[in-house]
Amino acid sequence: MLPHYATITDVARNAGVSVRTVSRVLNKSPKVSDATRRTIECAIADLGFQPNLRARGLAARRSFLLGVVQGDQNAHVVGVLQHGIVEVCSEAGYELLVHPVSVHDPRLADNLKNFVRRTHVDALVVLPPASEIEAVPRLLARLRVPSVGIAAIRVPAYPAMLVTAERDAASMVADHFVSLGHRRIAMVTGPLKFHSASEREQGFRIALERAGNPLPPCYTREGDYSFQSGLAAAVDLLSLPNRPTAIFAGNDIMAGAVLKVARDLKIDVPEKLSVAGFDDSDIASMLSPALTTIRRPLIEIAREATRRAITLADGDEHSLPDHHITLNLIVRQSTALLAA
Amino acid sequence: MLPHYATITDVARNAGVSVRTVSRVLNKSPKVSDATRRTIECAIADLGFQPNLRARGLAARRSFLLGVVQGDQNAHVVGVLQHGIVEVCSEAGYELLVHPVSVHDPRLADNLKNFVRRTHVDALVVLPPASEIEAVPRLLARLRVPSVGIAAIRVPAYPAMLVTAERDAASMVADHFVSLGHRRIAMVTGPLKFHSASEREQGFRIALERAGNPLPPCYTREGDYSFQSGLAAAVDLLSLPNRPTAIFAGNDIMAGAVLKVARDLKIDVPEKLSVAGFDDSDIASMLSPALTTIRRPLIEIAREATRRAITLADGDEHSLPDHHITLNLIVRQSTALLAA
DNA sequence: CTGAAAGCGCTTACAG
DNA sequence: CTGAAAGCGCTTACAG
Repeated sequence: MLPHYATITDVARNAGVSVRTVSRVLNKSPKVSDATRRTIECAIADLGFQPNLRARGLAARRSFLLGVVQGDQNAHVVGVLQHGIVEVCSEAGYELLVHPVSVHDPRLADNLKNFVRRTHVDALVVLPPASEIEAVPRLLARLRVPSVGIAAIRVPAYPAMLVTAERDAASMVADHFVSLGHRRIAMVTGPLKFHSASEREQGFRIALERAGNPLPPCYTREGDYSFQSGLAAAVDLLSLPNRPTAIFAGNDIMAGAVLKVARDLKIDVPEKLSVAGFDDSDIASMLSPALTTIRRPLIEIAREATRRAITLADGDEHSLPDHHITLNLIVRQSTALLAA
Repeated sequence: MLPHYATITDVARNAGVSVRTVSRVLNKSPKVSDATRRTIECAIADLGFQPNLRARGLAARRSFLLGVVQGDQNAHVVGVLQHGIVEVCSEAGYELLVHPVSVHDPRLADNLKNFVRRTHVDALVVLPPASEIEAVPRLLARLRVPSVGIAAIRVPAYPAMLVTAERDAASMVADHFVSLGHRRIAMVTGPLKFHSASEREQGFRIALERAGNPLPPCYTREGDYSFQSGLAAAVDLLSLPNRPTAIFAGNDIMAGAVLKVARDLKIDVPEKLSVAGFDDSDIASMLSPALTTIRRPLIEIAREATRRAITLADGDEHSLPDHHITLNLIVRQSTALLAA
């Protein structure tokens, strides 16, 4: 079906050397004379030869394939992360295989196991929230495939991790609200079974306590990161007799929902209500007013995770120290001093 | 490095048959007795055997790999499309390789050629706007790799295409505005070198002409689909002495920018200004007011394109008739009758 | 520094 | 219906 591409044999014949020597050049072995190397490189260029990854992988027991395991995340976050991953992959001669899974799928482990066995990926990058499921890195360790997890906490069994300091970030939002004079402060959390959500909730709650202004249960609502859930929580909070003057939402999407409800209820933001989100996704600056939020440097996170995955795949190291990522508060127009 | 997975030889030994017969079962050949088949299936399950895609591909001259070529698109659109593609892939036993390219890269063709040669993908799905570059399907045809393009127009050389009726869709927006009593109607287009943008522009312009209300040049601005460009265009249009009462933006993101500028300028939407977008991406319903827009059924588009790609990869057909997709207008809160 | 040969884990005419 | 053997396009100890 495919046309006849040039093979390593063609190159060897064309250059008048053995296949072995061509292979040495392909694999950058130093034990080739410069003259021979040049002849071979010419032959490669002449024939437009590209080594067949499958054959290479079969012989070398490597696939040159990197996998990304992504759960049910917002498409924007996944899109941006993937971009960073592919970038680093192609620099290193790897291709990227995507494997979406559902965090709620009871057969997740089997599914992942079969994926690894079929494809023989050399390493995996596991995105949140799938990264948080402890069975995932354990399974991967058993299959002896190196994996790098990205999450808000250290998850046992990953040989390498990128840990985002989401708890600290949430505490910055709390401090920001307090410094603006707010006392009636509320939060719409993500689904608390996920660490991403509970870390943000705890960071926020603890910082408020520390500031002598604890977060009361009646000012807390649990959402599921969706716009719908944000809408419901916002309606709830904003119809309270003593409604909050500041609301922190667990992600930008739910913060957008708070903004929308406030507008419908004719509560001016930021004059009567301050709102902050989390992620600094593309919508944050598109909303009106533009959203104060926590920036997660997704591209950098993706690149760094991929570099680590490739280091592990190359077999130089079996594990790497955790990489901690500090997040920053981006103040825009949705938060302001509490009007007297 | 990887652990010793069970191979076809292990299965054959375990089942007491030859490798050839196991291969027949894997490839669903009918020429195996039921008893033998059952024995082999047991052995496969016992050993947790998964055929090695690389070895399979090398021998069968197929890779079981599908590629998706994606240009610089908004991450959300890509994320959703990918989701649909992977879904169909895994049902059919294919894995998905992502290959992002830049539409402006002069070495795009080389880049794509090397990708195809390295990976030996069995077929490609090409997303807009990369799909519109005529050199892409021509190259792919020369490499004899089946490809399915998704675009707003028929592009020569694709053996199969999904064509979205964006021109018709844009004319629906024009008719909608006119039926609401608007006369001063403006448009912020995408980058007109892309057919996606020019089709939308033409559909809109022609429908307005037909309605006896032509679109004047002073009411037209060219953006590049980015929020920034939408902001600039909106500021321009809304500071016109005789400012428009309705604006159609070439995508939801730029429509969001129009909404934002209107708010800053204290022009009430939809009372004083109607705004419509294109895509029905996730932000459309998050904006305030919720955006009237054209829905592109991305998931269905992705699934259908993938089904076609797999049909072509399986070699049953060399080309398939074009599949035309009708888009629908979704009326939300950002458009209304022109106030007297 | 270079080469002939075996082998990676499958599929596929060819026999039987 | 089933099997022994060659081959897909590479890499890798092993010699030289």
